[in-house]
Amino acid sequence: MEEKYSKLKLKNQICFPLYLCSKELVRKYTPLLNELDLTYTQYVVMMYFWEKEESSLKKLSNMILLDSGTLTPLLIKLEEKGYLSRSRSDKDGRDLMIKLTKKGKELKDKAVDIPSEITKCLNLSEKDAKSLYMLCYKALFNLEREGANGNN
Amino acid sequence: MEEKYSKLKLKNQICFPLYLCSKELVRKYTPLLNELDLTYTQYVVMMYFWEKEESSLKKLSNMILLDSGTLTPLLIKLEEKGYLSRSRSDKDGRDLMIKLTKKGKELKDKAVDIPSEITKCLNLSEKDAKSLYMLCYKALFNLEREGANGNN
DNA sequence: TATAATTTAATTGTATACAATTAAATTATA
DNA sequence: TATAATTTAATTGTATACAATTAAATTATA
Repeated sequence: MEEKYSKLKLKNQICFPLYLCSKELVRKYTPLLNELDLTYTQYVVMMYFWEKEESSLKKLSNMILLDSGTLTPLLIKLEEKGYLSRSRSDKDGRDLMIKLTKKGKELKDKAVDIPSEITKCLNLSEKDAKSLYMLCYKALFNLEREGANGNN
Repeated sequence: MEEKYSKLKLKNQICFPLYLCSKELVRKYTPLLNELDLTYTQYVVMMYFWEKEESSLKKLSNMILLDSGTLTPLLIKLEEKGYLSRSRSDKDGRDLMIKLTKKGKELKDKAVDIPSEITKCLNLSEKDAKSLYMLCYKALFNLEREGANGNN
């Protein structure tokens, strides 16, 4: 009758290693990002703007799956550091437009070696890294689309 | 020369989908765990004690990779809810011993269907789920053992 | 066109998560 | 054995993360 509880064991839960893996990997970034005066989430936002240069908060929010409650104070910090600028959209006063500054653009060069350092820490084969990547996106796709029960 | 920055793109980063996937999966737990008056991290701790009944904070900390700064206030909350008890070890006054209470043990029955609900949300094939699980543990093992640069 | 509904960012409150420090207890060593 | 070093949990301070609410702006509708 112990079988009833087997799925409750930490060893049988997929979320537990996923949670640990994400958490510990983010932790690996900390000493590298300290030199750029960024946290991991701030780094994600900067990577977004290194590609986009300019975006509304809404588009950013949809892309990185963080809401305004998280992003508003974070963007204010990045503005204070001089990496981004924030202003209302001319077309729609509700929208917040965010732009990469010159200083923010320059930061990109300081970040350029971080990905390979992290890859070194992860130490997965090309094949494993690709599998992990694909499976995370597959799961993510299901989590976002799926209704089932506890959806939005 | 744009090649120089290609690894900085969000699409080429393994940490980004890992982080999103973990975050969104944890978010799926929220409505299910609300009924048990637990957060996800509290649920992880409870799962640990549903298997162990009793443990020191140190052992718990080593197992779930959270430090006392996170666990101390969390354990106090679980004690206040009546699910755990906290007391100093007789053998070593530095150690904190944590025990599952009767009420904590009873909670296990209310949690028994949560894993399958989550599996439904994830919606991965048996093979994919197993792969994701194994790859996370493999990466985690490397992250914890590995020196390289940004280690403890 | 005036009002209702909707959309968007900001705010509020709670709960991690963790680096760094502190304090108490134990162990190792001079 | 007295002191130094170590181990352990707790504390402090900062930064997410998010649900729920609020406020402003825009769009839809009577």
